[in-house]
This record gives sequence, C-alpha cells and structure tokens, in this order.
Amino acid sequence: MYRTHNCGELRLKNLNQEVTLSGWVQKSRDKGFMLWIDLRDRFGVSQLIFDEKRSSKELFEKAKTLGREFVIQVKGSVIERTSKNPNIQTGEIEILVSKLTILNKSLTPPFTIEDNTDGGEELRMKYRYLDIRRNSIKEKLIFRHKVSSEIRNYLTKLDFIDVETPYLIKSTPEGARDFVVPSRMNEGEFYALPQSPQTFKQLLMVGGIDKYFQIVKCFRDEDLRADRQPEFTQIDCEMSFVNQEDILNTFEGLTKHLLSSIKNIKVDEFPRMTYEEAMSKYGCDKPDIRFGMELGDLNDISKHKNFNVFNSSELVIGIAVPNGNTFTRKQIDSYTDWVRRPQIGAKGLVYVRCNDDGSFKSSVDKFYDQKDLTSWANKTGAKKGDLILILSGNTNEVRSQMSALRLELAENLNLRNPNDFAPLWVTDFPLLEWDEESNKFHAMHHPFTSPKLDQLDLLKKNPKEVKANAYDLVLNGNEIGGGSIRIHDKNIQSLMFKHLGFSEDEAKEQFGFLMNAFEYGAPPHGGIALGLDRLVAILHGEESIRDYIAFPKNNSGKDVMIDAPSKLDDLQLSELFLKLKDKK
RNA sequence: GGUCUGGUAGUUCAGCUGGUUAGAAUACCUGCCUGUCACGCAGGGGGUCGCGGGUUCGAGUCCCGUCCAGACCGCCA
Repeated sequence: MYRTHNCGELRLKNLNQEVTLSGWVQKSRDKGFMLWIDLRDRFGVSQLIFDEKRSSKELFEKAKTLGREFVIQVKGSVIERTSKNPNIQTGEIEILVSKLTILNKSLTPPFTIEDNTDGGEELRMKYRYLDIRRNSIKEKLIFRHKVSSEIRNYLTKLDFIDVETPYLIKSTPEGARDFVVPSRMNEGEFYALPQSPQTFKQLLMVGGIDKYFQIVKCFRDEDLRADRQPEFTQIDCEMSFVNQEDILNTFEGLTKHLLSSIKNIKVDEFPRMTYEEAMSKYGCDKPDIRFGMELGDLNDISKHKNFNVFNSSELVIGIAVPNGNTFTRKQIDSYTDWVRRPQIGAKGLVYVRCNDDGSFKSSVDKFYDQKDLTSWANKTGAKKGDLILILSGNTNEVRSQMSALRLELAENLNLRNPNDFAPLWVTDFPLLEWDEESNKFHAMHHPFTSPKLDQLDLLKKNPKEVKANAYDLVLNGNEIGGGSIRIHDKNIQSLMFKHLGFSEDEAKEQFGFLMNAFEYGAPPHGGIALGLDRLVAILHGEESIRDYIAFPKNNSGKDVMIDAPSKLDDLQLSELFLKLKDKK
C-alpha cells in the first residue's frame, strides 16, 4: 500500500496515528540539526520532520539527500507542531518519519514548481507535466472538470442523451479550413476532421434521438489566438420539435445553473438584442454590457458645418467616457495614437471635454459651437465631467474601431470586472454575408441555418436583407455559444445552397446524404454549440483558454512538448500515396 | 499573409549615446546554523549574449538577413 492518507487531509484529530504518505518533495529546509520536507500531492502539502535526536542517523542522512521533485513514500506518526503555520490547512501537524523510501529520483526541474513560477510560457509548455503539478494549473483543470460534469448532469436530467459522432469525416469547402487525414486504404482520398458535428447531429434528429448533446473536440485549421486553439471543445446540442424560444430557454437555464452552482451567482432573465441593435449600439455582435458607453450616432447633428472630415464620412459616432475630462492632453493623444495603429486603422480621434460648468471644449471648436457640442453630449449621454470621443468613416470600419476603443477604455478604467457576469442573447443575425474575395454570398452562421420563414420571398429579391433564425450567447464581451433553427425541408435547403453558389451537382456531391435524409421525415429541429474552453476560462475570470487545456498548442499550432507536427518518413508517405513538393 | 514586442547564467531579467574581466535575483553545489515554513549566514560553480553576415581600431549594444517565441490584424461558416 502506497499510502493511508493523502497530503492534504491530516489534522490535529489524527494526532499520534501511524500514517503512510506518498508524494513529491516540494521543498527541503535543512537546519542542520533538523530537516523539514514539504511533501506535496494533488490534495495538499504535509510537513515531514527528521531530526538528530528522534531520527536514526541512517534515516537522517538519507533525508539530506532528497532533492526537489523526488517521489517518496514515508511512514511515520502524526505529531503536533511546536511552531504552527496558520497559512496551510495541515499547518498544525507534521509527520515524524520513521521510514523513508525513495520511489523515484528527479532531475532539478527547469523552473520552480510554485504558484508564482519563474518559468516562461515556452518552457512551461515544453515541460507541461511539471507545470500541471503547480496549484494554479491543477486548480484550473479541476475547475474545468466541475463545469463539464455540471453540464452533463444538467442536460442528462433534461433527457438529453450523449451520442458520439465520428472524427474521420468528409471535407467541405464552407467555413474554416479543414484538418485533413490521408486514407491509406483509398488512394488519393482524404478524411477531414470535423469543425463541428453539425450534419451528424441533424441526422440524429432525423433518427429520432430528439435531444442530443456531446462534449466534443472540434478542429479548425486557422491561425491561433490566446482564446483560440486548433482543437477545442464544444458542448454540442440539438433538439427536435423546438422553436427558437425553446432553445433559448433551455440554454439560458443551463447557463444560469452553471453561474449559480459554480459561481454562486444569480442572474435575472438574459437581455436580448438583435444583431442590428448590437451593431449600432456597441459596434460589434458580442457586446460587453457590464458597462455603458453606448455608441451615439452623430450623423444628423455633425454634418451641417464646414468640417469636411465628418461631412465626407458615411458615419460619425461618439461615446461618452465617464469622468473622462480628467484625462490629460497627453492621455487623449495616446488614445489618438492607439486608434491610428494599423490594427485599428482610424485616421484620427475628435474629443469634446464636458466641463463642470456646463461648457464644452473640443478639438473641433473652429467648426462647431457650444450648441452643436451640447447636442452631441445629449446624443452620447455625456454628463458634466465626461469626455466625448468621436470617430468617423465607413460604417462597418468605424463601428469596429469604436467598439475596440470602447473596450480599451473600459479595460483601462477597470470597468471590466471579471467577477461580474453579464450574459445576453444576440438574435436575428443576417442569413448571408457578401464575401468580397470570392465574390459570393456565404452563410453567416452555417449553410443549414433556417431563414426567417416569412422572408423566403426576400431571399430571391434581396438576399442581404434576409434574417436567420440564428442566435449567439454572449458573456462579458465573448461569444460563448451560437446556434440556429435548422432547415428541415429539402427544397429550402436546395434554395440555400443555390444562394451560396453551389451548383445542383456540387450540393448533391457534398451534402446529398443530408438532402436524402430530409426526404424521410426530418422533424423541425435546432440547436446550439457552446465553447467549453472559453466558457470555463471566463467563469474562472480569465480570457486566455490555454491553461484550461491540459496540453495546449502554442501560437504556431505546435505542441512543443511532443514536437508536433513533425515530418513523416518516406515509407509512411508512400503508404499514403503522398509526395512532398520540393522546397524552392 | 501583415504589424508590433522580445531572444543575455538552469530560470526570470538588467546591461544608457558602441569602450577594461557581461551583472542582479532566484535555482544548483559545499559548509555553518536548536522549530523552519519565501528559513538565515558564508562560500562556490555556472555565459557560443538565438544564428549568419556587415559597419568599426573595437559590437550584447548599430545595420542587413534569418530562425524562434508572444500580442494583435487578416482569417476563425
């Protein structure tokens, strides 16, 4: 038997018990006459003691050879400490060791296994198994487990069943790039890894499963970010005989359950906002509504003077920065520089100071009088002591610029408290989006999304205007889920493919199986997929998902620990009928 | 594909307008230390300054190229 107890559970009540513990040497403090070892396992840390008087000479000498991260087993008795440590749970007791077994030695680890490690990102990833020994990473993985098991339990109680869908599937041109797997048994043919189990869950609905969920890996071969990994986990769900309202209620319920069971937070009914409203009020489709600073449309009240910058712009919008009049000229200039960076791409930033005496001082005083500035303040909701910041230009660009500026300001003003949770639904997304590059429409959500059925005529006349039965769940400025009511009618699905530029043959070739299924009594259905990695990170108060994944990839999609991806040898390549292009 | 930032001891970093033998902290090793818990004290070892080229009497420092890492933009139905 390796242990009778773990390293986190012994207390004064265990006094004088003979115990056996196993774990890692966190630290050894050699005081000459006496030696303490902090012994660590997943459950905590217990202090071991060896000394000249009470330990045999042999045992004492052996204890002095222990290095960091040695794996040991000790037998001893629980005694009360002479000097206690209130900072740890086992701080009132220690183990007077009578027998020490070294189960495995360790090299000196390349970074310290402590809460505030001295290790940098790359090194931690290379030795991720050591990184995981650290409390902060371990706790994040445990937290993730708590969230996913709450989800499983909640959905199971609602009669959802967990069905696994295949990973080796068919590549399709829509959406993100596919990861591709060559087939040895079928020369020149390839599987693709799923970007989502979308078509399979719809087929499960045709199969009468009624309520399906799966916590499932999905794969997208696109560039990474702090909150984006090439393989990530979705809580994938689908329901039959439901309308949009049923789905929103079900998953609002799930989200509320998670907030209350995990964070002990009760939230009211989630606000809802159409896509159009989100874009005009916040400049983006996933607004952070923990704070105000809504976008004020100044178009009608800023183009009547001689200021060409505004007059020639499609859209002029402003936001009121609370107490922003305290900003120095230098601070305002630095925001001007910030919006001018190529990543944001604004040409300039106009400001209006709202003085405490009710007067205004702006960077465009040459062109506008106090009356104009007053109307701007009214439109943006600026109060005395605030600062109005104004951008102008092409509608789409200026909205996304202002949205970025709004978030940057909120970040700097500490208005984005990670312990506040402000979920909302964004609904009525456009069905189609014009893609300049390919000169085609593509589906904003995906090609199986149902248009608003009363707008089917519009689909022929003005496809841009058609809204979809699609919705996103947004939490603190992050899209944590999205879904839609699907098309279950073969004719509408064909129509949709036609608008996406598929010929009849192409549609049949790529999605014939789905169209066929729709001819055998497909029920009305819809669903949603929530990003588990992101949800877990946000619930834990962080934006980066990396530490919530045991073995994540780095910025270039590499796993530096196992060194993947890597080259194949010639034999493997020829078995797969592959030949590499010569490097130029 | 693009923009920006970084690469110096095992590790995290400092190193100015180019100028003796490249530093600190921490980790590691040795010794000392009668209750430590960020233990303390004394000593020690440890460097291809990412790589290649250039400018210069002289390059960690300046220039060019390249590789690697990170943040962001594009991309992510």
